[in-house]
Amino acid sequence: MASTSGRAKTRISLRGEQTREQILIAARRLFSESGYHRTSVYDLFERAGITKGAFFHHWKTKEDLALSVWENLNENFNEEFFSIQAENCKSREKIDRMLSRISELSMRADWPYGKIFAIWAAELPPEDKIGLALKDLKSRWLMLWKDLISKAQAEHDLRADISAENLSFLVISAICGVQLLGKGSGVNSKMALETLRRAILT
Amino acid sequence: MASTSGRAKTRISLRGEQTREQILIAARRLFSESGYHRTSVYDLFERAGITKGAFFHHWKTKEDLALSVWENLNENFNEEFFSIQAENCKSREKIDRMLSRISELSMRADWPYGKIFAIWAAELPPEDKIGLALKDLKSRWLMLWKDLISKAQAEHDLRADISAENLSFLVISAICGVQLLGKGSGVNSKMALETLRRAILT
DNA sequence: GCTATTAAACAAACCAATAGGTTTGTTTAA
DNA sequence: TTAAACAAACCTATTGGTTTGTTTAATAGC
Repeated sequence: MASTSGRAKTRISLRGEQTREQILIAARRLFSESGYHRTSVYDLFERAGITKGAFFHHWKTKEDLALSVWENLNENFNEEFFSIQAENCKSREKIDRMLSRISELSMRADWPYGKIFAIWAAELPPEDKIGLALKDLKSRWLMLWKDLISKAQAEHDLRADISAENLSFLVISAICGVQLLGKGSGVNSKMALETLRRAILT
Repeated sequence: MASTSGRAKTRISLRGEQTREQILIAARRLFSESGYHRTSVYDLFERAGITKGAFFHHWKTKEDLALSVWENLNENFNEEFFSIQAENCKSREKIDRMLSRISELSMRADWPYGKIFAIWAAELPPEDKIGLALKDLKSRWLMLWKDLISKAQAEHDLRADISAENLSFLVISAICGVQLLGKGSGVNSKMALETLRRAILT
């Protein structure tokens, strides 16, 4: 119980934690640039400046690494977005803020989350571990939007002639699509989502 | 010049043309289901009921096959959509019809074009042959939408408070995103795009 | 119209590169 | 002194692609 980290029993060194972090950083970049298949573990060794032995000491498989990357990114993302839902303000404002924030993030080249989600959702089978993890986020994300939209409609702050279900699906699709087509020019992504926000809210 | 087909000189048999078609059909399905990397040429042999020799007789590489598949799909698609632009009716109506049509197609499981575009755009490097082909369509498609939207705005048939450039990027992103997230349930895709149409036009 | 010829169409064995992953051995540090 | 952390050689399945050989069918010459 003396361990500072969450892991029990095992002895963990600072050095180990550092290289682990290095690998995660490199993996994040490579995966968001090239997706899963086109990122070989060799690319990773090179980018992270480590050897095969080091990598397979920390992870059992490439897939496990990918899951780690995903969990890692998920933490921040969930924390930020699912907390908005609980806040004490009008639903319309929540929608506004969420879209603004996503739009902002989509512009940043150092925000791998969206790209990784989109690429992996495209190239990986939905039924294996990673696919299921993505599917999980998708459905939770879908519920979140549906909830906000229908509440905003109930508050007469949003046009009610569009089904919350369909609109929420459109929103997440647009967000996802922007990640793919905006590769390279983050500004396009940002402006497209900004447009979505205006189209919905005004 | 006596040849009935377009190809010059070479002798082409009916049998050859048939297996070529079989392979293309199988490839279309596999690529739209699993993308490029996860579709091995072996899967293809099995699905098309042919052997390695037969395949490599008709195409030099897997990439060449993919390009054939793409060209093949492109023909119909271009013919249908780029002809709408030239028609003699209001731009707003053209937009309406295009979105309706895409929405319709997105629902159909036997329409591989959208899925293939989205998946390949995600998993393949933008700089090689296939990537360039996709990029080409993207930019022409983008121009088409921008043209229609700005004309509709000029005709006072569409809200002018949104930039045609940004809206067109949003539209194609949404269309693309729907292909990815709608895998499985075509109805969701259809309804989301139907929603987009309503959101823009009303 | 029949046959010889030739190229297309296919089959199947073979090959090399790459990928992910394991094993074995060495260093570092609690 | 012991286990974590790493290095490096090794292993094997799969993949895309080639080669070599066989079948099929269109056509030229008689």
